[in-house]
Amino acid sequence: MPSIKKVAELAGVSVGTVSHVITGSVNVSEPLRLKVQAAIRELNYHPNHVARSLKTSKTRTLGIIVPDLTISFYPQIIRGAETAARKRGYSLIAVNSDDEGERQRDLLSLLRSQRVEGILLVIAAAPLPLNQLTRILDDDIPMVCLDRTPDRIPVDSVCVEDAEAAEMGVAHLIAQGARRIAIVTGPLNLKNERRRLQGCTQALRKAGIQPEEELIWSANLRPEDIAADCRRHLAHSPPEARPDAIFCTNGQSALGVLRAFRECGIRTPEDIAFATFDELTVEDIFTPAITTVVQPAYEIGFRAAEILLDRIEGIANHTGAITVRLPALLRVRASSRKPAPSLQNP
Amino acid sequence: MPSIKKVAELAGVSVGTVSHVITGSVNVSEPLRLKVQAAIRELNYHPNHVARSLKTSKTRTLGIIVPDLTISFYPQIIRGAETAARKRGYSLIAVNSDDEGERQRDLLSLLRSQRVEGILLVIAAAPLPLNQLTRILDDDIPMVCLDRTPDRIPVDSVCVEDAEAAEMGVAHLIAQGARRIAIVTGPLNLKNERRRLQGCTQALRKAGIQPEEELIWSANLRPEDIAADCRRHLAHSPPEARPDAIFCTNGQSALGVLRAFRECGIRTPEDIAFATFDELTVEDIFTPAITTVVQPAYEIGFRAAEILLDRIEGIANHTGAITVRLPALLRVRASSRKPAPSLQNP
DNA sequence: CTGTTAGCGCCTTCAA
DNA sequence: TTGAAGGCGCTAACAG
Repeated sequence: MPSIKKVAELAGVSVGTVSHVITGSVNVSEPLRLKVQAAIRELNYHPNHVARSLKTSKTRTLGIIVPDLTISFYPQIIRGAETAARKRGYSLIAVNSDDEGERQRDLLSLLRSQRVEGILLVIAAAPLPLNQLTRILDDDIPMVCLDRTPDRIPVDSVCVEDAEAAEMGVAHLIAQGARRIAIVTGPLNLKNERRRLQGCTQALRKAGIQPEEELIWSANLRPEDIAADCRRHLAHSPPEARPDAIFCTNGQSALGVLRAFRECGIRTPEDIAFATFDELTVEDIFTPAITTVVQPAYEIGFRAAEILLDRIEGIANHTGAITVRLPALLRVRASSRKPAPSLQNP
Repeated sequence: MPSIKKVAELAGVSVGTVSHVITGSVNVSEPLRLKVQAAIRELNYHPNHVARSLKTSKTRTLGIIVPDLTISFYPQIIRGAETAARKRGYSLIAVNSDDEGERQRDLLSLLRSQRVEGILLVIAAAPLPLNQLTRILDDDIPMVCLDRTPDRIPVDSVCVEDAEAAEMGVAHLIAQGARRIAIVTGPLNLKNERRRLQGCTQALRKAGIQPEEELIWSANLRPEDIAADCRRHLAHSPPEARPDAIFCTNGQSALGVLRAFRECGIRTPEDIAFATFDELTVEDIFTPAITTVVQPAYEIGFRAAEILLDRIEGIANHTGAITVRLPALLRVRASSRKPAPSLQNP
């Protein structure tokens, strides 16, 4: 790999001059500039970002930590963030925490060592010591939380309007005639899951339905476990105690529930109506077509990166935490269709 | 951000000693080591990888370029590559080319500037000048191509056994009774698409079926365009000329075809049997359940990264190009089920 | 075992 | 407008 020195030699100028034409910060006369550019092409020279970063203490790189890149919600977020970053000349390093606290700690440490200028974080579901995050903030490394936001730590965040979105989903099920609605949530140590649950119960109350403890099913985020849980709930209850609808507060839960449906021979919407947060599959090619509360994933990533960059470049001098809540969209499909009137409810 | 010097001061030792305890390359006496470690913790010191990289000219970072992170095949590859990389102490930077040649060029240049030690590349579908890649190889930057491999350039590569996998898919459709099988492929300037197409025609010939020009539908990789194409083909042909099965050589094509099916009111397998490369959706929750040739995506990423790392660390002194072809798996589902015998074929 | 120091490649004053 | 030189933080000789 040729260095700036080689370029200078070949062009017959000093390294300073080469640097000037590369950065464009200082005017260089036409003839010298052309000679330098010719030398750059001839050597196939690529400025060493490592050295530049060391000198300027700017890496122009952001980091993003997500639970799992293979869950389709996250690639969309990353795409949004990457687009925003590139638009302003920054690169993005994406890594997976697997929702493990220890791994997240290591990754934060790694990103710090790599001197990323800011961090986008979807905090791991595993309960984690607060200081993991406060240490970042204490050292004045800009950070924006996405999707999930930490309790009690004032930090910039961007996510969907959790409560409103969930309320919209459940209200829709109610409007379709559902009365006994089971709510399937992820771990309730996550604030967004709690807020979504609140939105659900809110919708119930507004409809004059008393939320029942036994119809709130909380679990982890592994579809297999959720499926098992759900099967148990469905098997153990006498048919008349069975919910007539199920709402899931996240896509992983939905996968679990649908798997349980299949294993129990339950059809939706015929036997149980269904709706969930997050698109599970592409478009409307497949059935059952699932009624979905769609989060603006790309937008979440994009906005979060913009805020982060504003912080980095000192544009956002807002002193408190910036909180952005984006609206979700309810996409009504077959899984929540009003069932044909049954004998009990003519 | 504290530097190694601050740590040395606080610990009352020289920077050399601090460096020794960090890298572990030189023995340091117990008491000094403890003092240094205490200072590191107290300052929350994170070694500056940028400076280290400059000094050692090793970034311990790999780059991977994929067409689109939001296509589920690629996150799996990235996961595999990331796992292999981390296992050996490397980080991975993932970027999207959007299948554009120019963007790919910029990204290659960016990765070079960032001094990644090796590159994993899924080449962009856009036809591209050879020298984009040869320049990398000429400068002795290790590179491994995944999924798609370039024509005529000898470079390490890892991908599925394209021809065999495609042949397996089509042979299965034939075994289910299909005779007029349409093949939907992506751009044929991609070698893997060509190989898959060969596999398809191979299967036909082995079954004594003459491949028909009009039943080979090549298109780009945008589902909308493919759907339009497919609608045209289906609409313009008289019912008896209609294929009785369709095989797609990639997931994007399959999405297009299924969308066309829906728009034309065609059911699978009842009206037309169907099978495709690449899983379109999770599990078997949805119908139609699609018969799929499943690529070992994670494994492809993992193996490619391993080969790359072997090259970087000089372990692989194989002089020619290393070529790994992994077998695919045929997952038979409802979409290819043998249709009930019709009147014509009792 | 510990300390000292050169220099990785680049940018940025500062002088000419 | 151009060139010369210091130094970013770190590692790896080398010297003690």
